[in-house]
Amino acid sequence: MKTTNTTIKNLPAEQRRAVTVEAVIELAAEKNPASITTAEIAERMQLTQGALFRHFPNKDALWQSVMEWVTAQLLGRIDKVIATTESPLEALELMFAAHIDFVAKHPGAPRIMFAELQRPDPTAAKAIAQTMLRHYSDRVGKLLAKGMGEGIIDPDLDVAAASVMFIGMVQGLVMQSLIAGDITVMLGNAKPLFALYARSIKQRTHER
Amino acid sequence: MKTTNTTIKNLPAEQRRAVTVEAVIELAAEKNPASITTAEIAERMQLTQGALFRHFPNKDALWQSVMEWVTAQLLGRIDKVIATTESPLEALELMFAAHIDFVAKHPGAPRIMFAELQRPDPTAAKAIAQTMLRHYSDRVGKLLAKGMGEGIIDPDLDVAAASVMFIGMVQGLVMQSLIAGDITVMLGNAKPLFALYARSIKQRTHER
DNA sequence: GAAGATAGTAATTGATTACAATCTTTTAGA
DNA sequence: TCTAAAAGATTGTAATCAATTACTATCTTC
Repeated sequence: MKTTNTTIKNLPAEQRRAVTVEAVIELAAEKNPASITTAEIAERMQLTQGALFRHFPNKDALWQSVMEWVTAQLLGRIDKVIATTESPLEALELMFAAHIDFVAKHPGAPRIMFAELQRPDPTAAKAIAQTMLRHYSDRVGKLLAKGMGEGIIDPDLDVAAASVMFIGMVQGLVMQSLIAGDITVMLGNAKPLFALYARSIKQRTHER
Repeated sequence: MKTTNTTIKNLPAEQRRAVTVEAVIELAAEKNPASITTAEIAERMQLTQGALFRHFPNKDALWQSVMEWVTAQLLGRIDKVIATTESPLEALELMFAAHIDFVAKHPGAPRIMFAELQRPDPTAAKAIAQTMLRHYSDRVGKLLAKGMGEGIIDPDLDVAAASVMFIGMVQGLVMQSLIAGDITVMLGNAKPLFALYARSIKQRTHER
């Protein structure tokens, strides 16, 4: 007889890889992603260091898997909430909220993204990060363009600048939480921050 | 006889420390600050690795000097331009431009800042980064408050959110340049980005 | 319940790290 | 010009890194 396997050992390869990625995301929430060692990752999973290399050919491949996870998670959540509304402005707000919620749940994710983009050599993981952010910008740009077509958003808006500002807001909140040493401050500041953003892109109906 | 010493060797201690800090800033522009080694720093200065420890008791002290340099440079430049105008809105724009200009000249600086804030242990360098950013936020907050008093800036503005947005803009531009792999894109996007910011904080004179 | 396959362990590799001890060269001042 | 102090070179060390090895435990399936 044995109870449901809540233990940690002898997971099938696919599950083990998934658990490994989660462990990395967790560790990245606590320290600089660039200084995460394979020994630390293994320790977090109650595994020996060498066992990691049975599931990943090398450390770079592990980081690649991590980036793929972040990409799938973030873009997945975003596309999900965007689909729930027809209003581009509401979609942007939901998108922002979904992003902040994701980052609050996984503070390591944006740090990994940032650290990966800083790599000088063109690794696979870096390429994934770059295309991910391009997709992200596209989502924002599309919504802004739609809003301009509907007369909700200022037709003279600089879409590129507004996209940078959108991503910048998230980064700004991350930075603020790093200073405060507390992730939850993000959640409280998200709403007024988006209100500010909305003000900067909205059409002025009562302009002279 | 000897010409003016343009060579690299045998600098007086103070100058050597200054050159070392500059070398670190340069290296941080090219790779993740967390993975910069003392050997790399020494190589950049045409010096042996061991010689570094003649001028800094340990690596942490070196990072501390680097943070102090960044703090002095950034806050110095900002305070200089702020003092040139009485208009808080113009001051904010000059402050933003000065920051972007500084970051464009020293792309390693914001990376160092970000990397340092991510350190789990409370090092001296991290503390410097935190207080630096607090001072920065204070500058923005003061200018916003002044503008509100003068009726230029929306009296209902959420100052905290507007400060986060301000820092976020810089971060957003840094991120954009990381995706593009080109620092100069920042300079082109700075102006329209601030225009967007100004729109979100300005008083609406023709509000119903 | 053996057999083959899969997952994990423990020990070790060579490279790289921050840092230190000792020796040599350069500089500045009387 | 001589000398003491400062700056740098050389060599070395203990710790830590990613990765590999030879081996063992566990699961699955017939």
